[in-house]
Amino acid sequence: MESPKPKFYALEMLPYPSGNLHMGHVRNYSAGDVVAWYKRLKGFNVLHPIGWDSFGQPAEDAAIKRGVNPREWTEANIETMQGQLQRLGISYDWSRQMAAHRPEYYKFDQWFFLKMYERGLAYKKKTQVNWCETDQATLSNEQASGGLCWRCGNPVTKKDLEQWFLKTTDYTDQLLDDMAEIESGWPQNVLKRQRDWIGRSEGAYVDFAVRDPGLSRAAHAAEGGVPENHIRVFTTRIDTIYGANAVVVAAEHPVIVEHLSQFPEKVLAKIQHIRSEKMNPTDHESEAVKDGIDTGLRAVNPFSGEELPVWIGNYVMMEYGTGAVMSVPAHDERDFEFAEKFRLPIKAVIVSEPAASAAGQLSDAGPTLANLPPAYAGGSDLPFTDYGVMANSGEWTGKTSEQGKREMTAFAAERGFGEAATTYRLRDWGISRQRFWGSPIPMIYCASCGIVPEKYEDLPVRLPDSIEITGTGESPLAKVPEFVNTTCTKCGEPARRETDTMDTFVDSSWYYYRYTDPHNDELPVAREIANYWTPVDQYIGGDDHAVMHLIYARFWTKVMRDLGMVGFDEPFKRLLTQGMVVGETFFDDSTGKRKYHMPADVTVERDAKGKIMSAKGSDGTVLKHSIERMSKSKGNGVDPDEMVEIYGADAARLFVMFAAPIENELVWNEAGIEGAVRFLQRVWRQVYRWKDVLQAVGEKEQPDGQSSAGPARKLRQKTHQTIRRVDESLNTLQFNTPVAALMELSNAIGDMQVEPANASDEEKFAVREAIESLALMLTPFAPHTAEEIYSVVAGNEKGIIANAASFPVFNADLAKADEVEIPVQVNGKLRAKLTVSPDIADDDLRDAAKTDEKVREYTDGKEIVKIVVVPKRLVSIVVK
RNA sequence: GCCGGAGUGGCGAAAUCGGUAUACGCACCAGACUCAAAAUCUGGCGGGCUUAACGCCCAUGUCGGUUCGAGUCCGACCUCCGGCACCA
Repeated sequence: MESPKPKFYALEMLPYPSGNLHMGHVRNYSAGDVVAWYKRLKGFNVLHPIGWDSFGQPAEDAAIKRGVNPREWTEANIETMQGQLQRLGISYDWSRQMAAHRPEYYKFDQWFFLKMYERGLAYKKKTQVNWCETDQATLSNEQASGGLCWRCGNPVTKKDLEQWFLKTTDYTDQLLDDMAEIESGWPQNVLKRQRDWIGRSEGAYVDFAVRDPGLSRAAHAAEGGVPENHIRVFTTRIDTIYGANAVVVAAEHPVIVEHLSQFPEKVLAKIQHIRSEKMNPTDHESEAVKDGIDTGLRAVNPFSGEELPVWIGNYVMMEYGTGAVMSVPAHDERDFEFAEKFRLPIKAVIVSEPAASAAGQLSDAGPTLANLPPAYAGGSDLPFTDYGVMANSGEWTGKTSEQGKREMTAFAAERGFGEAATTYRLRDWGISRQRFWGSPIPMIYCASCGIVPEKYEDLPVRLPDSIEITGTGESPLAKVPEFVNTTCTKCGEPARRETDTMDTFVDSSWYYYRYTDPHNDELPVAREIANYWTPVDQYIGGDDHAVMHLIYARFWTKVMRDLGMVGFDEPFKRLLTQGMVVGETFFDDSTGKRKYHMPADVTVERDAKGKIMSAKGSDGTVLKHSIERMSKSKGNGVDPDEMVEIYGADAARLFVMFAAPIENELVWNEAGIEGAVRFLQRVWRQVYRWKDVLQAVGEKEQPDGQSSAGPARKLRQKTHQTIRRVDESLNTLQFNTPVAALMELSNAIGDMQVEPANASDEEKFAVREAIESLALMLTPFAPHTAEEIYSVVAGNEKGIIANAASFPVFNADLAKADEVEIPVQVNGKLRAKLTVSPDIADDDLRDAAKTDEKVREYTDGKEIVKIVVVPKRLVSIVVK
């Protein structure tokens, strides 16, 4: 702060301190450093911090498996990785480092939790978790993948647990609508995935009156004609309601629970079956088979008055909409499948537009809209799920789907049996974890006062220093009496602490604010400091965080805004998602589990294109191969330390930026990096060659009487063209092409056939300008080399920043070519190239093209129909 | 299944607004330097045809369209990658 320069906040996603940096990190942080350095050289006051996402499962797993202390393990890893980052020379402000597991940080996780609790944004409810009966432990989704416990291999079940939730759904519309503010700075696919994740869906609620099969219609009427309850369904296609053949509800639906006592044995058994099936985590590989049963209950379609059976269906989710749907098999694929399986009637009520007009004309012999054969959808096979024209739909027949939706929704609202409704896929954020290595949730359970929050002044609720973590049983903290036993903050009586800890996404939802004010022990961040540095100007990270982390961080920012802590809606103005760094892997999966072999031990046969034909392990087993994200356990990892050791940090960084566009997947190829080393060495040799000249020329102005051609002019032209290219590329976050441009500039210096000893003043000046520009533009990619070169150019050791050096300034006159080559096409084919002045007038260019000898070979004796002149670019002649 | 993205040399890739396709690098080949090798430097490097030389034809996944002109725009298809996955 307190800088006259404009601020720029460059941020990269913080790493989990696993113990080792991998190439994905190198790519991410190299890109971030390019941005940070570029902005520094462009005169910005740059904030470029790093920290540690240091709570989470791996530390706890290490504790369970190897008996290490998670805190010590984590701190040691941080130290190692900090060393790796420093060896790479990423320009971080280390004084701002944060680590989620330190009390100074998680104190404010808790602070935020209390603030949210006060505002009704944090609440408790019962929900299901993955549970291993054998280990007596809750499992994350990946620990329960395949339906088996990762540790003991026994089947995983679901268990009801009271859990804390944050009300992300209070912000659903903002999370969706505020995307407009960041539309231009975020990748389209990330925005799209967020939109899909939130899943806004507009439709209507419709109430179906339930008739108890035990009572006759007459009895219902006698009781006042009003059925005692309703099933409310959510539909986006109210226009298809005349085609409903049933109301299908989830097995947990209240109407089922309510009537449980009167269902026959068969129905109860099915309910039991569906529920227990849901207990097993679904295997996403295979699609579940539709299942269900008629409950015997009847519901009345409020539009047609038709009585429909109420079914239980395993495909209806209690968590979405109302947990009940109207089944319209003719116009919904799931309902169609369900109806076919259980032989339910299928009635078409929407026909395609062309079929609708045909039906209208065929009214005598063929189908009419008011009386369609059941399976008719106008030639196309059922289910017909598009919009069309309504048929068999009473008074609505003949209207379009759009009209029908609008008018029928209004009609339902008028009559009091429905209303327009919007539902979302997004749920509230469950943050409870039955784990040790996370931020304790600062709540207290008192026998007389109930759930009571911890006092702000007593934060943080600290994790115990040492603890035995077995990985079994309830939350590990529950077994630590010193932690659990406390007093009620309200009545002072003995009470128990909450023993769940927070999801680690909590830590990463606001860490970028903490960097701006890292030592504040009163507040997470002071408002004025936050408002100076944030929002983040450029965020860079892996696109695997496109949904969860980025939605939670956006949510958190909106909450902070509502708490008066920041003055904006969106935390990240621009987002860049980098592709993964991947490598070849070799494995044996004959046992059902992938057993990876180190590439060094694998014999590979490749075809001419380098594609792998076959691979054999050292013991002769035939291996499968794949391209996967680099990781140590898969054997395709490259250790950044080793790379730095062999090639140097600059070459490693330069190559990672050069090899491919940042958003592409990067298939690791060791050979390429040698090119980066060669380039840096070549530049260094050039500097050394011109060393004496560079220092002699100094800051001297361009000598007078420059010639219009010759090597000096040519080099200056190239220098300024390169400045423009690099500047533009970095502005648009392209990192591979500016490296190519710098290589070209270096080649141009080399191509100048002038000996330093014989160079004219003009040439000396041009070389100095080229080398100085090269050094400065190289800084973001290879800061160490650049600094060294710069010190030669500057004649001092103070460094780029201390010398107040800035990004070279582009001069359009100097960049302009003396002559340009203009292609001439005849009938679309390239026939000649003219060398002309870049300022040539269109008419002159046209004449030059017409009279060109080579062009005339193709035009003589033919009629010129048309000549297209693209100013200063191209001439195209059409002949007949 | 639905939605999105991408297909350019042996490889990673470049190509502003529809205007010289293949920049830059890797790999490879040849030459210089060297007793030799490494390093370095120089040159070559999409395919085909032809010539003493100039040159000509074809090529950006496939097929078609628009245009004086298409890697770029439009339509259909093929392949690969990613996301979602009973969301009513």
